[in-house]
Amino acid sequence: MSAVGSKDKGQGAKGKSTKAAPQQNRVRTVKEIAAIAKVSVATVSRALQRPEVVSEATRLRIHEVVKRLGYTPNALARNLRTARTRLIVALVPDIANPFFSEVIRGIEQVAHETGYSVLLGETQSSLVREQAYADMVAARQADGIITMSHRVPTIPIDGRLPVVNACEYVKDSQISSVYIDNVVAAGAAVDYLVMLGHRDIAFIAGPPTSPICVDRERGYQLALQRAKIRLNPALTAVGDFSIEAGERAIERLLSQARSFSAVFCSNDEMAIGAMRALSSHGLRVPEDVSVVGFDDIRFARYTTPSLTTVAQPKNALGREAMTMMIELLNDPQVPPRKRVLSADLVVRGSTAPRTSKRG
Amino acid sequence: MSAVGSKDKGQGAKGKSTKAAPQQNRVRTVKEIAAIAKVSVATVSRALQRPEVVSEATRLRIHEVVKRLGYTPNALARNLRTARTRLIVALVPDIANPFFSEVIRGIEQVAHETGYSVLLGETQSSLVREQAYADMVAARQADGIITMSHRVPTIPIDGRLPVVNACEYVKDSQISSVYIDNVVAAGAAVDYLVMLGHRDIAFIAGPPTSPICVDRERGYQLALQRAKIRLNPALTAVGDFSIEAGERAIERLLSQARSFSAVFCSNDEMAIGAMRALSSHGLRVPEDVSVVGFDDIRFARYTTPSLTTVAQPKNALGREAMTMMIELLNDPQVPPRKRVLSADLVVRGSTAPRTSKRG
DNA sequence: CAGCGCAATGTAATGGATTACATGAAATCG
DNA sequence: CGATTTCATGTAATCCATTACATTGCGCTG
Repeated sequence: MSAVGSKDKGQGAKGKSTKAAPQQNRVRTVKEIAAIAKVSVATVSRALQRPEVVSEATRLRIHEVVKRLGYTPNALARNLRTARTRLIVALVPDIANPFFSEVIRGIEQVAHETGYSVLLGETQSSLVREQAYADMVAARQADGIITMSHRVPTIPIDGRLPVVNACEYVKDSQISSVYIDNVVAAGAAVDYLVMLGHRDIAFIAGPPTSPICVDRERGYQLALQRAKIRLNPALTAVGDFSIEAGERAIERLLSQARSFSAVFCSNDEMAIGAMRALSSHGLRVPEDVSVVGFDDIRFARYTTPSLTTVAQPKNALGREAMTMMIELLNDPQVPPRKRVLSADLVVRGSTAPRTSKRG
Repeated sequence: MSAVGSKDKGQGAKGKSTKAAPQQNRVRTVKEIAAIAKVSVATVSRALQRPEVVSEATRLRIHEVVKRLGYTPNALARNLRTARTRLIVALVPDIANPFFSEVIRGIEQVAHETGYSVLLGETQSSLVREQAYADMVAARQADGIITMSHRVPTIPIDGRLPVVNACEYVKDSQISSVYIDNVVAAGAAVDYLVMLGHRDIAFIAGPPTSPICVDRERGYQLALQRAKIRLNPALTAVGDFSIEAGERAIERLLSQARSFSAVFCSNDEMAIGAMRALSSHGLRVPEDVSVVGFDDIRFARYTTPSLTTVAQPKNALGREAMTMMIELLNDPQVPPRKRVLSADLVVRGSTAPRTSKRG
């Protein structure tokens, strides 16, 4: 199923004959610009950094030279001197997960408003890779890290970590974090299923290493308690957030123990997998089984039926994370904060009142 | 529908009293390490860069100090001196589009095999943002750019641009590029629809600014020609690659002129939108209308019905792009290459032989 | 007109690592 | 044993921009 044939349109091998090329377009330095504009390097630097302190005549002359020669100051030298990069790295476990893209948008919005740039690092939930990106901060290539993982890398700089945790959080950590109240949000989703008359409600959990997954499970359990439904362990399956995991979870649930008339999934991708697996077993959604997801990714609206899910305030999560990061960078003394946003259940087509046919 | 309530768990404002904190954990420099290990800075640097040239005793001693004090060399200083960062920036128009994530995986695989790091920049197809990221190369913060856009930013360094174009390409440009043969791939998709008996085949085009979109349209038109089907302009609609654009395109097509029994979409997200719009008009896929997408994103398999689509060799595209980048960085004299991979049609459930009921 | 202040610019120190070259000591050779 | 490598390490130049401090020249005041 992967690509096989391929052709190569190499455009003629000119060989190494042109090795000592004319190099008309060399890299420029302040010195050169200064020499050509007949000023000192300090004046060039000032003309670019704080134009108001340079006389108009010289300023114009310097800018002309800069433009003509296409000079861009070496950011390494500048950052080395000023000890800041105005760059922050956002760590995403999986860029393929559409949930994160919206969060990142929020981060970037605030970043641009405040003159920062954002670069993304995909970690695939690997500790090694998280640490590798975090080391960029230790190595002064970036000012801070916003991580969307439940682990927080160690970057001991001045005893303070310029790290913000978004969407996830670490228990008992001293890290500023933004996330939603997952217990309440999950509870609301299950309450809704209960309200529709469901009593045998299955749960597809996420990786238990992540506190927010534990919270979602807890929310599920508390909602059952509220409804005086005895928790049936056979109705809980664990997945890793992937579509495939959702499918497998349903296989397991169906092959086990009692039947169920609703499933609550810890994220939308597993819900998509669940719907898929249910229908391939001849079960209709929502007539036979109601399905609820979590996150409200872009595709949730476009599944068949469209997915009822818990909408996280993705943009707000990102914006808040970046805002906290800026606070932290401006004053490393500010104590870490935890900000808890709320999420809303979005009811779509994958949920329906329980029918007596199954259950 | 967005988050409203929120609480703030600020953990007690300790105030600025601890302003002159002990700073036990200051940032270290080679100098300090050298002093503590009782060697020169050169030896410290060597112990870290080329351990084999340092005697075992001193090497161990230095490493012990480095580890104990948690020293990380300042990458800015190093990169300034060595004039390379071993960092490349991958520019993605839209990280929310799952197509790119697989390509990026490919890029990262090769990058890690060769000791490079990859950071991602989302451009939202904005020229300004593309240029801003490209300037990082001019400013020496990154060694090169892999762009997945149909525009190529200008970075005149030594008269050479360390830029590789992946998935897209620019006509007549001197930029190394990897992409698939979109004319052939699109043609194969339409040939398949013809083979199923379809003759009224609609087309949802992508933004005509992108050469690959023009190619896909050309592939569609050539396939019709081969089948001796007269091109009907009323059966072509243009979209911007979003799900919503796919929906709107179907609205337009349905409201216009003749009917059709198949739609070929320039990407999967528009195909998802198209399926959605068709079924909300009471048209069944594939019984009434067959739908074909392009890209084979992860969700294509999980739509209802699952989507027939042209599978791009996403991983290979990424790997090849990064491989070219490394070639370019190792020898700026190598002439630009265009590498054309091939794509395969993946037949799933959204296509069926034409029935006589509609058409 | 001396003296002061201010504006504009220049000189040189600085940031933190790498590395060419220099040096000294030990090992090898004839 | 003296000469020549070889090995380990040190000294200092270098990468390039920023910026504290120094200098110059001018206008204004008393």
